[in-house]
Amino acid sequence: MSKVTETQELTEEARQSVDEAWPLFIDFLKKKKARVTQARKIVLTQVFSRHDHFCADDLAAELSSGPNHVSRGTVYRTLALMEEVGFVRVIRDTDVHAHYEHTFNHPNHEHMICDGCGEFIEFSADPLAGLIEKACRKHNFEERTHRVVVFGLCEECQNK
Amino acid sequence: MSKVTETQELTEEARQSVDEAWPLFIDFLKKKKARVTQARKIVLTQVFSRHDHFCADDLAAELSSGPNHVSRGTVYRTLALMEEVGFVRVIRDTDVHAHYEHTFNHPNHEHMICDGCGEFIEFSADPLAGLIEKACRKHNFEERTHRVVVFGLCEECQNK
DNA sequence: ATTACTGCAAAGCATTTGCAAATGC
DNA sequence: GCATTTGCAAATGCTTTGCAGTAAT
Repeated sequence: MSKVTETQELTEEARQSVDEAWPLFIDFLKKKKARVTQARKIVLTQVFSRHDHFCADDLAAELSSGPNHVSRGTVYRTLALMEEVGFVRVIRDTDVHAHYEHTFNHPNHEHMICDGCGEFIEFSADPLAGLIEKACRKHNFEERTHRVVVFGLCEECQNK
Repeated sequence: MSKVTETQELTEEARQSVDEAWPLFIDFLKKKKARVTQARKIVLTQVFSRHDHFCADDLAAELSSGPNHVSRGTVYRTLALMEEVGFVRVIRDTDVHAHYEHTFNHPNHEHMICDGCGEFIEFSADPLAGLIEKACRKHNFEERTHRVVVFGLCEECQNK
């Protein structure tokens, strides 16, 4: 549990996220009486070193060899923990496989997904949250999180 | 292609949906130069004989024996056609497997999904559509369909 | 007659799991 | 030292596919 991540390349921004998130993750693990392990730090670091959207399998592939080796099983298991603590969010809208995205240091946002090229376009629509809240109150539903997705064609694909 | 569905039990409402939807499906198939087959009518009928939400596998199981036998593969293939024509919609938010729901004769609606019991609660929020439309205009995105899901706890599960 | 569809069983593929060895506490 | 975690590989479970036979046009 020490300089393990030294060999993982990070942008300044990513480094910052790791520096903030890792101590919080330690707290979370301790509260859970789970262990603070090397593998968990490697996975967390790799998650933040990636762009916003990624899939578990790619992440696992990146960590399948080299000095920061972590097995596929452990990647999936750690991702589940990171979802639990709220650092990532799972996206299951496309038919291929689950995608993940950061939710740490990333304001609430929704997605448009292009049927043509598969691109994810992020948009924020603050008023949506209010409407949803209202609907929940009406149904006595206790919201944990919500998700809005729009399917259609991006500008580029419309012109094809 | 005739009285095939006579043995499938239908409520009055379901029967009506089938009676309306089947001719439309025939048109769709013809336009596609696909064939109007017995299996496709059985699957369509079975879809409308079910409650709003169902999964492909359950449907396949129901049709796996008896006079209206249709194979699993064909069920999946037909469901894809029904999605294409807009009679059903796929829901991939839960981690188990895909769910389907009718969208024929069923007004636009969104879902709350209970983390505790898995229940789907339908709600409509017309103003949402407007907001989404506006966001799409802003991003030059051509909307085909959208989806809103709220995760959390239903009233009953809050009291456990 | 021609071409598409179906059934079946086998293949795919992302994800999960069992278990022995390794590691954190 | 004891319990949890890891790695590996095998298992799982939904979904898709190849192919030979069957049905629709």
